[in-house]
Amino acid sequence: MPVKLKQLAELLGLSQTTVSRALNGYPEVNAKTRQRVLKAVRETGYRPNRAAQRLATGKAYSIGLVMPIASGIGSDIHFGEFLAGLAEEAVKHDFHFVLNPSAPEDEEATFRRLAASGTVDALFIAHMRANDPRIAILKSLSIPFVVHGRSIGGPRDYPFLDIDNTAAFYEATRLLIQLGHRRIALINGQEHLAFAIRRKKGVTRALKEWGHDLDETLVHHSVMTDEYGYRSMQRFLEQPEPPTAVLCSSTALALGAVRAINQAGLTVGTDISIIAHDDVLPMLKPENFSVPLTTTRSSLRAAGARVATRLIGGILDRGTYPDQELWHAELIVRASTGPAPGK
Amino acid sequence: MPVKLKQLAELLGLSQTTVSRALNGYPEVNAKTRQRVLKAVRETGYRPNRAAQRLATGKAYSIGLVMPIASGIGSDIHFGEFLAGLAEEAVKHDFHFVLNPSAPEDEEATFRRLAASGTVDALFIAHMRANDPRIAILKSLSIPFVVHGRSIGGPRDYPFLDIDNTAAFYEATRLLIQLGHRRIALINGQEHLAFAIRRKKGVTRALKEWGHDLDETLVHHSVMTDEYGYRSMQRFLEQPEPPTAVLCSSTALALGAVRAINQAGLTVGTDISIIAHDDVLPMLKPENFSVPLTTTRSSLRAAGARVATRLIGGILDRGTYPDQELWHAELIVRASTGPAPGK
DNA sequence: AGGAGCATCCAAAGCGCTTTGGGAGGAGGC
DNA sequence: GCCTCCTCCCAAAGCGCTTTGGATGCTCCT
Repeated sequence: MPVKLKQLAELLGLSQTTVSRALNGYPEVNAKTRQRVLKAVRETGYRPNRAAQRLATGKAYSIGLVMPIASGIGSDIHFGEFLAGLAEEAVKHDFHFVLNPSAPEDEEATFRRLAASGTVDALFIAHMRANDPRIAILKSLSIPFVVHGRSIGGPRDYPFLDIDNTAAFYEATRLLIQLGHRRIALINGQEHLAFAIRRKKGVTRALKEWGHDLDETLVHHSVMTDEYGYRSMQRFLEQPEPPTAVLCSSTALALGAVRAINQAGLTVGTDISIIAHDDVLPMLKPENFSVPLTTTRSSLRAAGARVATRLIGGILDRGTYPDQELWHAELIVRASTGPAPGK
Repeated sequence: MPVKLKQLAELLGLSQTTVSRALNGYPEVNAKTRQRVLKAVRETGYRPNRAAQRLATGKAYSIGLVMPIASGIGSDIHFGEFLAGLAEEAVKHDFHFVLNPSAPEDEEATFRRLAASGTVDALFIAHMRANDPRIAILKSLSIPFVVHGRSIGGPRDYPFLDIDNTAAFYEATRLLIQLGHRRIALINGQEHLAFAIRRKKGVTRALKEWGHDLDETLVHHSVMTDEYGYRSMQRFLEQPEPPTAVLCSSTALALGAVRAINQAGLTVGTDISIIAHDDVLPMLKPENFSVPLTTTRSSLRAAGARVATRLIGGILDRGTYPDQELWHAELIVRASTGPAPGK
């Protein structure tokens, strides 16, 4: 049997009230007393009973994730990674998950149910699209939430954590231009996803600033798997005037692209430069590529952890977190980028 | 404010005791009374407060998953799919998840913590290895659990849900042999995983029965991604006497293999036959392959749902489920299999 | 000296459910 | 007719925490 608050209080010769307050950081407790309490907690290994806390406070101490079931996002390699970060953080705080697989047409209902039932204190969504309707729904539902990514268009008055996709791909493109590349291709994520739109924008902007244009035939959108990276690259190489550099929205895509390049008898970094966005997937490290990959890096797992921290922090109202965060992806140069051929 | 038990009882002119008993299926309630109660529940939309139930019963109404963090299993395409099935079922019963990412060396500690803390009523593990030590630990911990897969070696006295991997690959191999194939290759999952060992066993057995041997140079083990499928196939094709048929442990592997075959100027189903195991991933349907794939099929999502059902059923002790289930994978013939060339 | 004002602490009332320990009333046995 | 035994229901006591609404001294001021 675990130690209970009552026993702890008796042990200390204090009331439950005081012990509880000491633990929850209320001011009306003498500093010395609080220290004594904390010491006793350490010694006895006391852990408050979550069920009792839930009942007494009305908080759920759990967070909900609505995971789109369509198009196999669940079996998206990137989703598990994000989830792992989220979970790791949640476990630390003894928070639970309510994972809600939900078809897009049921999403609104799922949100409502979650908000009404009170089974979660806050929820989180991802895979933002342009003008994503979910944000308005969530705002109207008065349940705290954080989105991973940002929508495009519409008011930007909601809590999010995103990486600066535009800047990342802008900077990557600028590097390529500086290296003398002109024909630059983009193998991107699905067209309706916000991050993909922004990355394309970054590329377009950089090209424009240096007086070039993004050739639309050099842009492909698809699910971000190896397979599609390969196909896209292959098609680029078949063009009369193939690109000398390629940007990939994920290392998975890059894997396929590299294969296509090798197959064509070309060398990565010499004949064709590659820069990929690296979500820091443990299974797909850019430094392990036959030619180590230049990347824009931002850890998906860290993002997951951060979202959890913010969500949980908000619920416990401990500490104060920025409502909106835009992480910068570092541009890390490795061997897959080099001067444009003939320069 | 949601309806509470007390209000419901008042409405019905009954005591809370009786209503509670009616809802929880206790026998000492008149059948008519029970019907009245159920009707009132439907009309008022009453839902028992989980926090209160947790406190009163001492049950957690949640299940734990210990997910290995190493080798990027979280970003394994198959994991999310299984999880989705599990989650969908859990949501139906208002159960929570406690997702525990855990490094292999911390796994035992994680199990102990989970079992001791009482934050979960039961847990589930997967990615079984041969002589998997986790089973003994779990048994000693006296916490209900179900494993997805089976260990190899050691007593088989624990609850599991597995597919009959040996039979699946035995039957697939038999089909290939009947079609005249002799040199049969296997692109398998990682060598230490139980399912991979069994699949290889199935292949070996079938070959042996028809008087052939499995050529060890035609067996590759790796993470099951597209990339490795490609590499393996490529190496097979470089052999002086390449295989005329290939078995793949996942459609992802098959995707890569098909690419390597096409690249070599060969035709799937004619020059080389392929059979893959299909976990029914929404993103990778065998019927969408350029040459539709012959597969051994068993839905991973369904398995997840089933594990959840059993776990939850056990906790609520509703209904009774078999302790051990071995699902048969159907062999579905499509166009990727054909007679061995020259036959 | 007599309050006012603060810093600390406590007893007790919930939170919404389950479960224990009866109790009333009718059926059945002798 | 009386007692026993079911059947069906109820009052009340928790489950382990948080929180309200005071108490109790002490210090400080006038």
